[in-house]
Amino acid sequence: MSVTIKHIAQRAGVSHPTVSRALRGDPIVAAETAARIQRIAADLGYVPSATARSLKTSRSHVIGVIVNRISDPFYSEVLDGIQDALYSAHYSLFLASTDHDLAREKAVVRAMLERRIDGLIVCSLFVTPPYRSELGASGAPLVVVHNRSRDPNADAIYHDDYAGSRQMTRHLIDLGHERLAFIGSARAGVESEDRLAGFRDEINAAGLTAPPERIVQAANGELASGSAAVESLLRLSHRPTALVCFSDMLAIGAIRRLQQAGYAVPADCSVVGFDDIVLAKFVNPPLTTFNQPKYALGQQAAQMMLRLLSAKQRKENGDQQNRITLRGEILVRASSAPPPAE
Amino acid sequence: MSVTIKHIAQRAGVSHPTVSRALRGDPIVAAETAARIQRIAADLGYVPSATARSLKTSRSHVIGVIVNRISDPFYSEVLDGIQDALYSAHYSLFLASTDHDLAREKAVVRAMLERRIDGLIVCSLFVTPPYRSELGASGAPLVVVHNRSRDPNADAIYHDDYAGSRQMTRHLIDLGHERLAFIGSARAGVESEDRLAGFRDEINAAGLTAPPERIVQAANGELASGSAAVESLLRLSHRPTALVCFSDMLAIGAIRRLQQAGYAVPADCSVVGFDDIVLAKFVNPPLTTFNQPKYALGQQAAQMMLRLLSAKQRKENGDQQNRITLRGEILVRASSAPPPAE
DNA sequence: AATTTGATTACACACGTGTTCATAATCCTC
DNA sequence: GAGGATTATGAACACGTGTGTAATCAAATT
Repeated sequence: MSVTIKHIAQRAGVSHPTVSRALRGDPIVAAETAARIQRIAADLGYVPSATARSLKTSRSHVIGVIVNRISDPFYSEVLDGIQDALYSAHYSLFLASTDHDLAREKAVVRAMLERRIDGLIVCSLFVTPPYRSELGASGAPLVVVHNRSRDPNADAIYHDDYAGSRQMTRHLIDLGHERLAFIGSARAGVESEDRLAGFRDEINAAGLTAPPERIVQAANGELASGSAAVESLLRLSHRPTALVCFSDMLAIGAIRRLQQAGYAVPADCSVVGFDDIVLAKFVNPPLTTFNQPKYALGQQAAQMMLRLLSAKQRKENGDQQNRITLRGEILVRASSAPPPAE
Repeated sequence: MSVTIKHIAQRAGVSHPTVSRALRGDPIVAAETAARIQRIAADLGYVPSATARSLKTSRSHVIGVIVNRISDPFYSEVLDGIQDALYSAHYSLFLASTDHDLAREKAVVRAMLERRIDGLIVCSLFVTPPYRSELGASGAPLVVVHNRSRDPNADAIYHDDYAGSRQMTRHLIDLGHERLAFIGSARAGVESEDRLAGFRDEINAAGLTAPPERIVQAANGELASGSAAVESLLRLSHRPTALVCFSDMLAIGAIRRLQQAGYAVPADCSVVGFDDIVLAKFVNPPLTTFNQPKYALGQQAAQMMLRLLSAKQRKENGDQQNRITLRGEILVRASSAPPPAE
């Protein structure tokens, strides 16, 4: 229906292959011929068909991205990073969300394979094996972002939760705190374990201790669970003077409960979170937290994908393991301060 | 490289057209032949090439979606609605963000046209004319979401800000308030005007008045601007007992300032926002606000697009205007209450 | 002047699928 | 039992692009 290189060829009095080469800037066509063809193409409003090109070259220049929920405040920033990096490289982005539904996961991967994506980026905490097997035959590379399944065969981008957690803990120790508590999330699995490990190791490195009664698990990631998790800490004879929370939401819940119980934050007790959700800046007091480089995670994922693709094109042995770990930064706000005088 | 219908044909001892028909469920092929072909296809792990199919049928079953920023808290929920609706209809989604950059806008539209999208959904407050002209020749339908340029030729999904604002105002009047103030946003253009108009009309309908000194404009959408906008209201001899704010962020800023000045919210002054951002539920007091149906906006946009496409396929005169206006719902939380006794 | 060289361009085919038309096989009807 | 109606399949071509090879032509070389 639309204008093709054949139309241009007819108009220019040449054959279509010549038009094809001229438009791709192949130096084999005479400069003046090329210029004339390009002018005609512009006049006719020619828009090349990536579809036909893909069919012939078997490269689509499209990357599939799968996420559980697009509006997820964490992953939507990752998506921004991916999109920007892909745009710079003249790649397009196929997006699909799975809504945590396994059947839908398979369906969207299938749809993407039918579309002949060049590669797939999966942004999800769980599962890689199904993706890998589905993708296997297609030869499309797979990059996972922030995936906690620790698939040793996957190319992956991680955030260094362990180091981040150590840094947060260090911050409180530097302020003078000696009795620190940790509030984890029972639902978060490996992620929570990493942060707890960071907490423990930093405590030990400072010559302090973290007895079991100062390590509690919130039932899930909800604000109310954060409040509930504080209860047992309040009953301790030696109350902690600082709380390291698995997430901002838990931290905010904890602060609420402390304030209701008549304690001032941070005067009586410091509280720090993790993730830097939008909310963190606006609560009272503004929350000291840790900013995961969400945008950079996405950007790096896309760039890793592009590297894999060009390596594949050059037929290098892409067998070397790709695994990048990024570090975020601590954001000191008003919820952390030196401990109260004894 | 991968397995094609020709391979299947060879294996089944038939010709490729027969395979094509069998896999598409064409009843013209014998039932047993079809069954045999389908089994072979499954055995061989056949994945049809949507690329080749698009080339032949000139329908890609892909919808392009353009947004300024994927992580925008408003539009990312719209995207979820679009994605879910498209998924149900077996359509895929091409996503690109423009970052408010005009050159990039053109580039991504161009890329999508090259990919031969069947239709385009634009999620942006501004501009349709450039899109329309770029798209013109391709014949792909255009649907705009929440676009304030009021292009009379565009198929569009809107949220009824006017009705929403009236509803918020009504809520406060019903609580007994008689002196209401409005805090607009100088940057928001038509959107702010609509909400102000709703405020005014509802005030007048109730036999009350809204003198100019009780209508102020915040410099922009930031929290601090909300705080600043309250200043002039505090100096009035008859202070308002309720504030209708253009957005949640402004409302939160206003509440901060009121609390700093020693006023209790809502005991001394009610404050309501608009948009229901994530934050709204967690501030103190939790904010009474208006929930725009973001997900539904996206869903409806996708469904409108699908209707346009099937109308186009049936060659109906798709000339009738498509314009859908959705209404959200008021969320009454703790920041609104009856006015203080005089 | 004949041949070689180099520069351009045309021809033919391929990518994987869908579609139209013709053909072969089967069945029914008189 | 012959002719037509019906059914199932195959052959050929098309979609728009890219690529390898042959062909044309002018200029340069011997």
